[in-house]
Order: sequence, then structure tokens, then C-alpha cells
Amino acid sequence: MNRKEEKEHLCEVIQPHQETLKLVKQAMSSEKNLLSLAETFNVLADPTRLKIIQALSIKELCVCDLAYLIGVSISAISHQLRLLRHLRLVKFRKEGRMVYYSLADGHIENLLQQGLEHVEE
Amino acid sequence: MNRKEEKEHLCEVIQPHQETLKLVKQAMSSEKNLLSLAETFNVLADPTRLKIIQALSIKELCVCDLAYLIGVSISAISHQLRLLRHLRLVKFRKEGRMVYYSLADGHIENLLQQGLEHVEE
DNA sequence: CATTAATATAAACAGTTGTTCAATTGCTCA
DNA sequence: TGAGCAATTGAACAACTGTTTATATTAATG
Repeated sequence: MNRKEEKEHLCEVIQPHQETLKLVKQAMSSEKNLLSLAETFNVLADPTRLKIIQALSIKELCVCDLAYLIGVSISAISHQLRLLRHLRLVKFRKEGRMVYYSLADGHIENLLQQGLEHVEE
Repeated sequence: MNRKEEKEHLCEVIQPHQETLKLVKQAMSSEKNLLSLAETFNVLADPTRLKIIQALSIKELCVCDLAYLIGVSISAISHQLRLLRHLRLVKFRKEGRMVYYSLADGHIENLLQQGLEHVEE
């Protein structure tokens, strides 16, 4: 009747799995870590950002070089760079009216590298 | 005048960066690999899928257990499982009217593990 | 100082994504 | 066989994302 308390276990086979659930629950990472990890992977889930990160892992580059190299508009690159900047994954250096970007964080570079090894098999 | 050929290098400082661009271009992964890698990371970019994958990396589970464990509806879990199935990342085993899922691919488990190490620091 | 070049930013748009709701399948057991 | 349950599926919807277009900012250059 009261459909408010339906967040209980839904299937009827509670007994056999109760133990398993307890076990798995204990072994799992914290909600906080999992959310944060999902965010990190999300950064790498877009081809443009992936290319930016790989390019910058090779060499410091200006916005225009990145746009040319990757083949998208300067505006699009600039938007992605802003995102990466806010996540503190890239840093920049101004030289006259040009802005040179480079990676600020070794972690993301590692993840990219490890991902590539999986893909290249 | 002819604005069709604007896909050339847009900034004027072509000379100094031409060499750099050639260098970086050579060092970068193929378009195909990068797209495929972005797709892989994309699977891990959603908290629900991340939790499903981690849970299954610990133990085989039925849909209902996953729903209960992760705290989302059975339908939502089932939709995500279909996606993971199509990507051949999970496999399943039917037992009566219940379906037990487990990981089909060690790669994704490795990536998850390596990601966690980065986050947990 | 006016102009032009290199970025940055804002608003808008199309495409995608994850969830919910409702209906359905396939199985078990009485 | 038919009632009930686990899981699947399709449609619909809201939220989000990446790009474009247009405009602004800042610095060199003549």
C-alpha cells in the first residue's frame, strides 16, 4: 500500500544474496572517490580534449597551433582550454599576444598513456 | 576574398612553429586510436557505470542486487547493462528468471584500478 | 593612436545521454 | 494454465555538452 518504502531490496531472493551484498559493499570505493573518478574519466572522454592533452604532453603549444593541429576552430579549442584550466589540468604562459599552454598535472598524462596501451593492442 | 580556404594555419607566426607542429604531429597517436580511446574513457565517465563495473569486478551479481547496491532503479541498471553488453564489457549467465552479470574484459578493470590509484592520493 | 592579430568569452543551437514510466518477455511454481 | 516475479525494452523527457557565431579584450605594430 504505502509505496514510499519501496527502496528496500526489490527481489524476493533476499536471503541468499544478503551476504554477497555486504561483502561487495565493503569492498567498493567511497561514493566520493567514485564521483571524482567519473569526473576525471569524463575529461578524457572527448576526442578534442584527448588530442589537446596528448599534444601538450609532447610540447608546449599556443592556441593557434592546437587549433591547426587538431583541426577545429580556435574558439572551440579556447573553450576546451578554459575547461581544462578550471580543472587545473593545464597551465599557461603569456608571450606578447600569444598564450602558450602546457600540462599542469602528470596524473592525467599517466592515465592517457595507460589508456593508449590498452587501445593499441 | 575567397573565404573557402581558411583552413590553413590561421595565425601569422607560421615560420617559428612549423617545425614544432611537424614534430608533435608525428608523435601523436592515430585518429582511430584516439577516437577509440575516448569511447573507452566515456564508458567510465558515468558514476552508475563505474559502480557497476567495480561491483562486478568484485563478484558476479544479478540485476536486482546491482540496483539495490547502487541505489538506482532496476530499469536504469538494465539500460546501462545493455550498453555494457553491446560493448562486450560484461557477460551474463541466466539462472531461472534471474540474470547474473560479470565482467567480460580485464582491460576495463585495469583502467578502473589505475584510475582509482590516482584519485585516492 | 588606430589597426590588426591572438585569444577569450557569451549566447544559442543541435546532438547526446541517463533516467523514468509503462508495457512486455520469459521463467517458476502453485 | 495462470499468477507473480526478474529482467528487458521503447518512448519520452530533462539535463548536459561541444561547437558555432558574434563580440570583446589585450597586445604589438605601423
